[in-house]
Amino acid sequence: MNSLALLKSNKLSQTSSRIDILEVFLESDTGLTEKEIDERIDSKYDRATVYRTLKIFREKGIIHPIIAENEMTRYVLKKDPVEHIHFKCELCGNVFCLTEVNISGIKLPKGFIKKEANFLISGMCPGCN
Amino acid sequence: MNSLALLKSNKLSQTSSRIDILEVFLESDTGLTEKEIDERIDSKYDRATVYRTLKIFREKGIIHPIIAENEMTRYVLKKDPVEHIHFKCELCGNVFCLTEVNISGIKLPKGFIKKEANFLISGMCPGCN
DNA sequence: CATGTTTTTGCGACTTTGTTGCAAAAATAG
DNA sequence: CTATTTTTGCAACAAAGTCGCAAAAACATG
Ligand SMILES: [Mn+2]
Ligand SMILES: [Mn+2]
Ligand SMILES: [Zn+2]
Ligand SMILES: [Zn+2]
Repeated sequence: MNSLALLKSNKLSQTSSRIDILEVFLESDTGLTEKEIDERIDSKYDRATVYRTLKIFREKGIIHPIIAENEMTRYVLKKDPVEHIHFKCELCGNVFCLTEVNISGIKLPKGFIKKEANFLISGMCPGCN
Repeated sequence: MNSLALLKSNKLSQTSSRIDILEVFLESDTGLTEKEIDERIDSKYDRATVYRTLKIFREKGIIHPIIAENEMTRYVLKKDPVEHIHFKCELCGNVFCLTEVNISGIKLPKGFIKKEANFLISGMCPGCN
């Protein structure tokens, strides 16, 4: 996928910060924090700009967040819109989208209405194992 | 359950802050943030003390955390040691431990080793619905 | 229950994450 | 190219959480 086209299809203006940050995501297979993005772009842009970019990418559904304990929010490219579990390796720090794990069997008790779900399992990944 | 006995069985010294904070948990059926605990004890203790108390309660397994997006960590009494889903109502803010929902069907792909899981579903609870 | 030892607390200073208003700069539309 | 709209950098701020240290409280022991 190409960053310029991705911005265009989401009706976002093509500023160099958005292009660069999107390319960081396209080149990474790991969930990234603002800090890690900042490093990869060599602090070329202001922190506020990176945060604002993350926010708008999220609103457009280009990236999605991974919430873990005692950690800043990480973001990954949203490749698959299907709801899925995330796995975070405690050794290498990698975050995996486990789209192959079926979670459709989870049924809520009567009266509970689901809007969003956030499933995170942490442990050791195949690479570190 | 009585707070003094709970502290004793966990080999924690019986200080008034620990007793008071534990009683706040025993009287609440909702997940609580440090701030909310602070309000309920009328800021009787220093913020650092509350944080240190939460940390040690957690290490002892008396409480457990609920991690949600854009929110501070909430804690609830750990009534049931069985792994379960949490449900957070976006209207009333209540957090429910859905121990009746079976999540044993979730199997990780080969090579992934689970250590901890954090499942949070947000939406509307039966009371608000 | 007196006393010495250990643990916990309050205070303050600090770090980190994230947000916001505003003027300057860049992007876009015509 | 020019006018309009959007985005950026800067700086100041807020809120969550941590830490060292001296004072205070809890605990163990006789
Ligand atoms: Mn994912
Ligand atoms: Mn629970
Ligand atoms: Zn790994
Ligand atoms: Zn509710």
